[in-house]
Amino acid sequence: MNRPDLGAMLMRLARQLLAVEQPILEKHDISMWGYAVLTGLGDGPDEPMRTQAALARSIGADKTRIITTLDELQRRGLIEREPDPADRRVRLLRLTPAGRDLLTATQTAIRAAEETVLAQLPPADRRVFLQALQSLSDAAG
Amino acid sequence: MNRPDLGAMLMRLARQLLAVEQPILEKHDISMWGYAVLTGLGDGPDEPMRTQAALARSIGADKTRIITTLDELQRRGLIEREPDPADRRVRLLRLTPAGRDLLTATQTAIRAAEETVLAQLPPADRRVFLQALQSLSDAAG
DNA sequence: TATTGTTATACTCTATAACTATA
DNA sequence: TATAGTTATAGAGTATAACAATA
Repeated sequence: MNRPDLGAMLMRLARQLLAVEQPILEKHDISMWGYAVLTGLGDGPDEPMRTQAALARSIGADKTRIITTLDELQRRGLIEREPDPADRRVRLLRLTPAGRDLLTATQTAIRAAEETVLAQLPPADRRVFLQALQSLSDAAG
Repeated sequence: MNRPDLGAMLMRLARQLLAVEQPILEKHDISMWGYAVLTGLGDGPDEPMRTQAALARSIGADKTRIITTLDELQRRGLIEREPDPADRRVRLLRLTPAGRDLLTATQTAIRAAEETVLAQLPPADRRVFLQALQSLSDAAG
């Protein structure tokens, strides 16, 4: 079995994915971190996320790194962000309907672009690949 | 099929791999870019690589980004780097025996670390996963 | 004039630490 | 005193452009 290093192959493919997604994000007028935040807020149950630090951790970012992103998403009416009455240090975060709409539209376009990359795999291999990747990615969390 | 975005899963797994490999690289006293360069020079046929720009492209780097790396690898006697007599603008690049030894030792350790990550996959899935990843990664080149 | 390699510079991204407000 | 959020600053990493040498 002679193959490139696992890390090298992952980096290469991830880089291509980023390049493919970049124009889609621009077209939907959202940054990569902005999209990551919308995804992080949209994925879970319908309850608001309870702290910015938890959101940052869930998307693999530093808590200081997402603040300007949150500022802008809030300014554009895509998220709500209000102090928790029970502990006013905490900010409750949730998508607005507009934020949900933007997330859905963007994610649909991104999934379609992923299809063009995955299309070269035979359906059976593709199923195993995605399942294995998700399992490894979950374990990496 | 409800799963995270392909790009998000790849980034997450790649980040874990980098974290796992970092201590190994330090132990072998080589930087990530240094290791990438050694790998790029060691992979192909035995002939020297003909330009630094070609090497940079093959490992996904900018030609200006690898120069300090090449400087250090040469200073440490891990690579040879000499003007091509036929076109003195060009630098012929190749591993020295010491560079080959370091590459082999480091790669062996990195492969072993990858095993611990891949071990959670059933052997059949693992085989398909690696094959599919290599195919996608090659196509991304 | 075109190409390879190099250097310099500016820019972005990221990490760290200090600060505020609440508890 | 401890925690959530914010701001400021310094450092690393990266991209761009200008330059030197050779063709």
